Amino acid sequence: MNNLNLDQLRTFVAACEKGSFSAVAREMGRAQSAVSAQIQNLELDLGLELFDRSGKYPTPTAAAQSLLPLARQAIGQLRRFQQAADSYQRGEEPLLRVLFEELVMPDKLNDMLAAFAECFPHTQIHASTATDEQAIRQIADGGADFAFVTARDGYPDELDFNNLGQQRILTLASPDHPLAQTPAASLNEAARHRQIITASPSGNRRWQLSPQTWSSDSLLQALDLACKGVGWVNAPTSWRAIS
Amino acid sequence: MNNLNLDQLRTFVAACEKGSFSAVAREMGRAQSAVSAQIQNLELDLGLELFDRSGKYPTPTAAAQSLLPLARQAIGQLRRFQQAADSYQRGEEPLLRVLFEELVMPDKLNDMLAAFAECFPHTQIHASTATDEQAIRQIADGGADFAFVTARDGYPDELDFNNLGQQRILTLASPDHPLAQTPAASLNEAARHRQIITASPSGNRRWQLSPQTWSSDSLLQALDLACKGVGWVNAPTSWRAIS
DNA sequence: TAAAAATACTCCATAGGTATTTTAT
DNA sequence: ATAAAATACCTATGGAGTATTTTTA
Repeated sequence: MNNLNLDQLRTFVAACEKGSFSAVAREMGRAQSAVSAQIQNLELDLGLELFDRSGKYPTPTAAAQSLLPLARQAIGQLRRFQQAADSYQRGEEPLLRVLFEELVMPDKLNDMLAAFAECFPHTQIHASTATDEQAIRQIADGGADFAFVTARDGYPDELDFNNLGQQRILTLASPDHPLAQTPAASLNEAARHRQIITASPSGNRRWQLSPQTWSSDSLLQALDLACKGVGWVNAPTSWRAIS
Repeated sequence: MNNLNLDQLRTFVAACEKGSFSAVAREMGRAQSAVSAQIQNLELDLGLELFDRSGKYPTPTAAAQSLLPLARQAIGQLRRFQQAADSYQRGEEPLLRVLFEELVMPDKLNDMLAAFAECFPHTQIHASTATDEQAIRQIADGGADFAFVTARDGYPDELDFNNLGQQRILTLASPDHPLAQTPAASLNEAARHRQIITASPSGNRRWQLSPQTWSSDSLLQALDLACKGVGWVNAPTSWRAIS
């Protein structure tokens, strides 16, 4: 039949993930034979063997494994299409839900939002801060539309991501802080002093350099603490003026 | 039925583009009623009116217009999925067809390809130069997998694009050239001298500053011409050593 | 009046379900 | 022996076609 559809792709991805057609059938609330047939049809359509059935459990072939990320991406795109349609259908006023890590390009982000406001004056914006994990989760489950986060090694296939540029991070400490006394302080030296991390306590520690850390999810508070000599902070260049 | 499929999306996009269900039917080699029904089904599925039928020709509603780019993106993603499956099915050895504009990040591109070779030692690479229009066309029709081009204002929705960074462009001229004699030559002054453009003669003139231009599709030739004092050239910083 | 869209109606392919068989652990 | 996948078979649905009607320019 050679007409790809969303269900087929979802079944395929689920089968790769679960490694069992029966389990997929239970999860999706359909008969086992339906899943089996759907996969067989997909294999026929593509002219490829996607699963090795020699064992008790079907195992994805090399072809299936290399197709898997593409399938995930296609599903993500189809879901975005459907979500947009749904929100239109519900008559929602145009709304862009934006998440951002507090460290990330505050100047650039706001420039972009300002430019966006010019182009789409009737679209509301809800912006909130989030850690990158929260952001990615919320995008994945439809709770947000965009997120601005620091680059990481990989993103879920279902999501679209885009590199917007680099930003310079400054390491700041109060003038009274021992680091500020050192003529050319290195990051190694900084690691021997208390670091104030801008992240929730439970968040990951990507930015942790020093063994002794305080953390705050508010960059402003973190900067204030640094001013008071509690420790040093990493902050994007654009906040220099404030601190 | 609420199960999006490729045909449906293609019909929708074609209908938006052609503005006529009959025309779409002719183009796709099916009956007019089939197209009509397919659109009606899509409208039912989404719970949205996609076309205004009050006139002789159906015109896309606001909802349809805002959904259109998302549909195009989904189609692009599904096509990439299918192309990958096809090439697997044909038993082709893994091959990445890369296009690049000669001006674009030669150092970075080669670094990336080198890193890629480490990760995928069995994947062949075919690299060729192309103008950005050629590149985009070839990606769109499946003749290439990736292209490295200078940023432009917009890309077709079907394509995925990603910002890889900025590169510094140097304006170069031979030491004998009048521009080189000027202490602080501006681009305005450069515009009064012959420019050697790195592009095919028929290509667009995005980089044209001066009314008098020569063009070459080979950056090396262009640089050599500049050395001989024919004019000045724009070249990425990384080629400085060679020139 | 010409061309386009909608509608009515028919047909058939197919997706999904139930029940059963085969197979691997 | 158990659980999973494949198979056989049935049914309902929906997609596509033909023919016809309505509508607009």
